[in-house]
Amino acid sequence: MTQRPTIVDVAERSGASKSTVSYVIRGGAHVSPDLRRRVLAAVEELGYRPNGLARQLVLQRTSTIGVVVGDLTNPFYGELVKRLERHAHEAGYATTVSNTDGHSEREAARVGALLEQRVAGIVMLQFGGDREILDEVIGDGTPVAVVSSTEPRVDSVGVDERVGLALAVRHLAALGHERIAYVTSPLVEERTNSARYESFARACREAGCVETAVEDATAVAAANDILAIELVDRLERAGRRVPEDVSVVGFDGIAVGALARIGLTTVAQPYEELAAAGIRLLVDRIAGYDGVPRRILLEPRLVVRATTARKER
Amino acid sequence: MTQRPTIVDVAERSGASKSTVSYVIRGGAHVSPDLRRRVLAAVEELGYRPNGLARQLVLQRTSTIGVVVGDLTNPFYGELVKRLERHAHEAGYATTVSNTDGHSEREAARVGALLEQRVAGIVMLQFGGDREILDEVIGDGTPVAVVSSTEPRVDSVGVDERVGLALAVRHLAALGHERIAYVTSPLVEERTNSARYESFARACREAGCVETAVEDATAVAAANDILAIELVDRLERAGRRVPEDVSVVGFDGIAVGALARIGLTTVAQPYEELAAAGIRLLVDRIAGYDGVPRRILLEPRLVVRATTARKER
DNA sequence: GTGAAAGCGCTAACAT
DNA sequence: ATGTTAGCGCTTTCAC
Repeated sequence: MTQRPTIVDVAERSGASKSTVSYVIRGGAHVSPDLRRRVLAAVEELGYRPNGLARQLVLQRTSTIGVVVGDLTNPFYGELVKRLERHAHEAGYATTVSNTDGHSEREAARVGALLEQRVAGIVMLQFGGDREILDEVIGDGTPVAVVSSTEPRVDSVGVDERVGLALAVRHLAALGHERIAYVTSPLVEERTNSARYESFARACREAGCVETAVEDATAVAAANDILAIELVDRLERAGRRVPEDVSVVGFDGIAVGALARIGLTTVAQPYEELAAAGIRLLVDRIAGYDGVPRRILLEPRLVVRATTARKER
Repeated sequence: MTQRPTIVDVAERSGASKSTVSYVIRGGAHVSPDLRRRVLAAVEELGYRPNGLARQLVLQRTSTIGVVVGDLTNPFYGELVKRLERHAHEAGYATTVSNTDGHSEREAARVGALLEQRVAGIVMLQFGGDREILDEVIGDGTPVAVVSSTEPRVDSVGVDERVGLALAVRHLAALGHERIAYVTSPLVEERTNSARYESFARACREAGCVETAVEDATAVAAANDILAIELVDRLERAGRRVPEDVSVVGFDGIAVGALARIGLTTVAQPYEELAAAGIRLLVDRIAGYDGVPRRILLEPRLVVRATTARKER
């Protein structure tokens, strides 16, 4: 394998200097038509492709945004990552996504790698463990934005969990349910989970309902859709019908929930806005914005489908 | 924002030379204990983090693998990307994933960016359009591996489509079905789709079945699970019961298919092996292996669940 | 054991 | 309009 052509090769071949080649490539206007043509011809003939590493090194800035996600397998995150990638690209940034499987050591390792790569900024979707990783990033000075979770130390965008759970619980209460359970799992991002649980408990009190275990609840609110769907599965395998015996409401609004066979009632998050705002916040910081951490709160929306029904008496 | 510390800062603070600092950081053994301690202390105090860009530039190699996927939203790809990321990491590589939404211009742009970043190699999961992008990558000399599709020009790993569809069709034929349809969509990767369709047609002939339109088929084989699940949905909304009136079999083996409410009969692909083999092939090439393109063919596996049943007479 | 020096491929003043 | 020069932050011979 022969060496890749560099800017010097292009310069020699076209009889121009390195700087002129660099200038032409970056679209500079003040070059004689003839020289420009020769340079472009040489680029073409040599199959020259500028070395991004070298450019970024000298420019002292990169155009890569790191996205760290816990579980790319959850469609909610898949959807978010895909949109983040699109918005980042539109803002002139490429993305590097790291899946951590929720392990904090893996998270630390990946974030460390992003930092060494001098990414322009990082979007955190989920955190494994205790978030100490954030101190490292903040200390490093690399811009960060948290999307779909909360974090007072940095910019973040999320959905109003209080409103979301209130929507869910009031819907259940309106259907006559009084004994409601909240279910979660260790895979749910911790802070998100506690925010949802607290909002749930509060909404329950306000609606005059009581929180119980799944076993003697007539309705349950799940921390997210994946969990809700699995719950329906388990409930039915155990002989309890949904929604006749028990109503189930999820959170997120993932696509499978809309299938007729699933028909999951859920609190949907605005993916597109979440992603757009996340990138906007981050790009702002990258551009040098230096105010206090901002928090964008989006409104979730209740989508009533077939897993919730009036309580049978 | 003050400047990040560089190796020179560490050198000055510890009273060692750049080269020694570099040496210590990379774990060199032949340094006096005292100097090593001072260097490490300076690193610590300064919060020094080596600049990966500079290192890669001088080393003339990067440790990043680009993964290009058409639709991260399809759980099959989400699952694959996640595993590819893990295997790549185990082999010492970080990954940069690009979602193209199936658009060839976007694909070309992303691949071009990967090439400029001088990624060590690229894993292609899906191609938009006519694969001309491959010529660019091949011409560039950057190692490529195709995972879950076929491609004679480069290393690839996939499942034996012929076996897969034969499994599906024979299963249907054994249940008494004679009129079988094949359904696909533009979102299915082209080459994969034609391989599956041809294998389907062939298996039909061999099993003595006849290929028909969905409307008058008693069974249908879908190009992938997502399509199969949507098909069940549409069929049932239109009043045709699955599997009583029509049997449906998918391809891929995505997780939702296993839910009791879905119970999708499908031809499952071995995710883990696919990802492992893909990274193995690529890393081999990166290491300099220079033989003809290799093709690894994995065996798919039929998973019978509830969307297929004996044909009612 | 330690350091000086060259250079990876590029950009950006600063000449001319 | 074009070229010269000085780095960006790091690794790596090669002396000492």
